[in-house]
Amino acid sequence: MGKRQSGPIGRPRGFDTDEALERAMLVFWEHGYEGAGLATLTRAMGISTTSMYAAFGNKEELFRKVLERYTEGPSAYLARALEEPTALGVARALLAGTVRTTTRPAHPAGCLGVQGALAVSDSGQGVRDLLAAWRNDGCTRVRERFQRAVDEGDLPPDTDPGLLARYVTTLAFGIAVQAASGVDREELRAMADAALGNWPIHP
Amino acid sequence: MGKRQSGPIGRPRGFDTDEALERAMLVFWEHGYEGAGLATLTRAMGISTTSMYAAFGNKEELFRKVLERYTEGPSAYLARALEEPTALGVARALLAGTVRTTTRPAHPAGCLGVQGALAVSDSGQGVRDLLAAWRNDGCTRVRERFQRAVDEGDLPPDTDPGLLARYVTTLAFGIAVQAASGVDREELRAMADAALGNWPIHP
DNA sequence: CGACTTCTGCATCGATCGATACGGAAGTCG
DNA sequence: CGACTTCCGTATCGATCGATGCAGAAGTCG
Repeated sequence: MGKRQSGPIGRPRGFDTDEALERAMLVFWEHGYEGAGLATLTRAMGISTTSMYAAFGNKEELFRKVLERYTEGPSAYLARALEEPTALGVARALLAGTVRTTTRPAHPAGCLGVQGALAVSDSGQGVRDLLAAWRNDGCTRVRERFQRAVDEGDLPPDTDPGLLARYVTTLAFGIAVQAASGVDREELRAMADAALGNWPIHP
Repeated sequence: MGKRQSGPIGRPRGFDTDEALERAMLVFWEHGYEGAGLATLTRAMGISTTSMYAAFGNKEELFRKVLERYTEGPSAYLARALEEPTALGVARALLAGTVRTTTRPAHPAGCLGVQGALAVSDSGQGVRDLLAAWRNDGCTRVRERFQRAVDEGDLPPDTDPGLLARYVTTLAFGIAVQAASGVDREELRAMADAALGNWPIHP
């Protein structure tokens, strides 16, 4: 499957897998999983449907690989944010990264993890569940980071890490929807800053 | 088109338009505009495709009428919230209504206005723009209500009504995404309450 | 070079997409 | 009743959906 070190093989692939994945990511990002047809995808990737199936399996597996790439690429701000020294820093970095990524010029507006497959037909529920798990995983990682902040005394002892994580990720998903609606980057940035003006929230 | 008062006509329609719209609304709500096929729609509506086209025009017009019904039905909490006496009451009612509607048992999870057509193919951009306008209109109405609250002294004079409206609607859209991901109603309700713990936010 | 492996372009598969044509059934009038 | 209007069931349209079969081109080995 991957790169052979020195094995005897045949004709090498005529295109760059990484670049093809990048192109496919932009198409899925803009049109969603079901809104992106094979014709549109392969045209953007510069390959034929045959090559796509040989290299990636099928459309759903292509999307799964695209999502991995998205997580380590445009959505990498999440992992970086979790490494901020304070919980407030985490929240700030997370929202700032969300605004930046969902409103980047010359990129599709919004977030692939949100608009990739929110509501789909029966045949797309696998991808729908995949993205729901992706979003919930993000929330879980933020919660665990906030729990650590409580343990370390960075957050008050009466703080509910789950509630706080739900709050921050709800803002992030909401920002993604606003961005997909065409809302300006600066307005979202100002809103995100103001939303963290009182910190932390508590029940 | 509509009801004749006493004119000479032929055979009356054999199904209830309102009930057919209600059924169609549930299908669009669950599967989105493009994820809902004519076969699924008409089966749920209990009519044939011919009857659907005769009564509603085409799929996009059907969706437009469904959206009107959704606005005056499941999403009517917005109009009611705007009539609350205080800006905080407006925000509270809006978020409470969002949580209630997006997590109602025996109903599709999430919000039709959000997941109906966030990312679509080229042929669906008309509906995509329609829903984006629907969301932005909701934000505008909240902003105008908050502006009134500033004028009346209900909100501090240095409050930015647009910022505040963007904050509340971002939370609402985020709640809709969380609900579509399967997040529990009580958790979202607690989060929404806590989010309004510090009020109002300011730049 | 010649055997071998893999990739790729073309054509096409059955299924489904949204949308219609047609004709008979069903109901409302004079 | 009989003329007229509308509705509806069946069958089907061309286009597109995701997914393959096949054969030849292209590259890597001995």
